[in-house]
Amino acid sequence: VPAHLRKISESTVRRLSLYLRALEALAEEGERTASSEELARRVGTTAPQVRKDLSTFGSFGKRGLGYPIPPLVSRLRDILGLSRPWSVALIGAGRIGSALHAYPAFRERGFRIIRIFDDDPGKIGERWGETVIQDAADLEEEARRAEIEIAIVAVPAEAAQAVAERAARAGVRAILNFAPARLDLPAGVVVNDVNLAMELEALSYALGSDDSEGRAT
Amino acid sequence: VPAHLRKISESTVRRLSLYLRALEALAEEGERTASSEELARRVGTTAPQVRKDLSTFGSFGKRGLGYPIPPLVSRLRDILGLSRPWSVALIGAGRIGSALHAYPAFRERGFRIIRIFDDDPGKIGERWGETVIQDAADLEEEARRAEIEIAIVAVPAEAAQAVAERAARAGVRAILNFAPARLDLPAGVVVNDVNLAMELEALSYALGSDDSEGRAT
DNA sequence: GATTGTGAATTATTTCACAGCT
DNA sequence: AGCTGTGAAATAATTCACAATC
Repeated sequence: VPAHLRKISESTVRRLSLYLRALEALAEEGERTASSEELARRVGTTAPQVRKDLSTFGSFGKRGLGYPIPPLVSRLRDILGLSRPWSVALIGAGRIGSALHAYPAFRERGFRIIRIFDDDPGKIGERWGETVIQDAADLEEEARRAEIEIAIVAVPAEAAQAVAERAARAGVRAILNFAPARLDLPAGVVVNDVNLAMELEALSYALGSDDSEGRAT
Repeated sequence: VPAHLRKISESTVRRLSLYLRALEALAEEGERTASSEELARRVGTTAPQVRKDLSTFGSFGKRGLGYPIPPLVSRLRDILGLSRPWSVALIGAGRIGSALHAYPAFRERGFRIIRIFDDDPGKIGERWGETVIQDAADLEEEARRAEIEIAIVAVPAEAAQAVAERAARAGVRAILNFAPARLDLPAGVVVNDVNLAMELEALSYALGSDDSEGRAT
């Protein structure tokens, strides 16, 4: 098996995303090269971890010098699927939807929110930037027509399964789910859950149990 | 070492949070008891995983019957530190801040956002629910006075490190960080990063590399 | 008969250590 | 001299299998 075709684990992929951000920042600062040590520091991991991660898809570094930033950035973009834009629909035009729609990092990375759906008659027809909020009843037809590839689900938990199913029927192949609900979808549809309450609970757990010892993280 | 005092891993804690949500839903549906099988199905894991997780802090199930919901719910709340309210400050009153402030699951779980800070003079003084937005310049003093325990950082990346440091100096012991920046803080301050761009990139990675094979997740 | 609790086996991930380039 | 690439070792997480219990 050629080294650069080995399976990349979930956690490695997440770190690649962090490396990419760090490398872009370094490039901005005028650096041409970055060591695994420097990357590790910026991303909060260890140097061997960085080298292992980067070596899973080929050898890019120059020994004695470090990693040349521009080619590594473009390789990471390729691997992460960022070398072409994605057509994204936002389902749910509430507060979370609004925050996501305005989130600069999305468009910078090529995630183009070209459709917005909601079922609130008071919101349908409203314009957000370039996009007009459409009736969620038309989701399936409209998402198919617009060739939406990724849907962001930002609706209440009760509505999430239904809208996700309709997105899937419209050909959507990946869903970023902010609803605190498990989505049950046909194989082939990738789901990534973001559970904000869980993130806070991880903190209250850490605070609650640190009476005994002084460790962080 | 007594079984219920073993270290609980990061990923187990995150699953506990999911079990809790699932159990609350089951209780709502009138169930008194839940099997590891049922919990696994609702949370998207396996039955042995559920049993392993739940057994790390004592034996709660009844063999042949499953887990009695009410005591398990209250035990999970205890472990996750949800049996008492937490004083939370929101730093950054932009769109993400606004979404988080209105997020029902936070208050339901006892995370009380009792201070809001921003540095935009146009926003300072504005009232959000019970809370008035305060000048971020007063963060340190005000957070200390209000005995804030957890801070939610929802400011641009450039400002994140500075506000986090001030929060830490004010006695804040945990930070939920939405800024795409690494926070470097004194040991003892727990940081949990939520990186929304990374979550989308995990999806574009999955879509990009699935040409070859039909696996999901 | 159903379902938990858990040691043992397996699999995955991280860390180490050092040979090999530049 | 400095820093990568990577097998090997160590650690962690998950899955299995089945005795124990209700």
